[in-house]
Amino acid sequence: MDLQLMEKQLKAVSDSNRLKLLASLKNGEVCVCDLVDILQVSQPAVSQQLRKLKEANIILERKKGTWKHYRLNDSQTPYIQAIIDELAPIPLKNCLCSINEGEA
Amino acid sequence: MDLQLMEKQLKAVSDSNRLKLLASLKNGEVCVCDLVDILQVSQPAVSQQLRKLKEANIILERKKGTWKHYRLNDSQTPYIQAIIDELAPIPLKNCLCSINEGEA
DNA sequence: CGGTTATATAAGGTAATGCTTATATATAAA
DNA sequence: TTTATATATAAGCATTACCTTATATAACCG
Repeated sequence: MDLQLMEKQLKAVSDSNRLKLLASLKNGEVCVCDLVDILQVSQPAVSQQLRKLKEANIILERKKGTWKHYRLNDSQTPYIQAIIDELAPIPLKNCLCSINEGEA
Repeated sequence: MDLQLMEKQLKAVSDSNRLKLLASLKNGEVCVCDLVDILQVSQPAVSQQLRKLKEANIILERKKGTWKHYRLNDSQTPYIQAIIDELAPIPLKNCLCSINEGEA
């Protein structure tokens, strides 16, 4: 049990905007452009919050051309997983970045 | 799923001193005097942090003469319970307040 | 190459957090 | 009632957090 890590992860999720980001990722990978819409804050604000979640190892990023896709890390600490489980997924309107994908 | 409540509770636990307080309560009720020893901060600081945990409904208090005993709420939201489960209990030296108790 | 788009970083301001010391409250004890 | 003890509240300060606007980076497109 690493108290430092635990504190860092909990700080990362103890903000309603970042919880909404996690809720938006529950249905899969999302690009930043979608998330700006949801949070109703500026693009840099979203970028900074995503970084905080990434630094806490809660989300992962994947570069796709000009876009960056973010997704939940699939191996979470149990307490972070419990938090994610509690969140109701937030639906997104598909933005351009999700078109022209591998259609997997 | 109440995002407001969730944020409040997560803010309450996203601090290493308050996590230590929770870890100290895992073995049962404790009075404030013990907790000051553990955190190595002033008594008012401990009092303020306990209040934050109490306002988030994570801990409960019981008055016993001049002392006040704090304990974990036994019905936690699942994500707070998961956090508590992760914490290694912190042992306390018994202070005066635990003597002269019901010896239950 | 130059322009456009998606995202990140930098800088700065305001608000929130967590500590401290000083003081208030409440109970107990003399 | 006076004094002592346990805890809470108030006020002030330093640090952190989160937003904004401005700018940088990187990929794509003509």
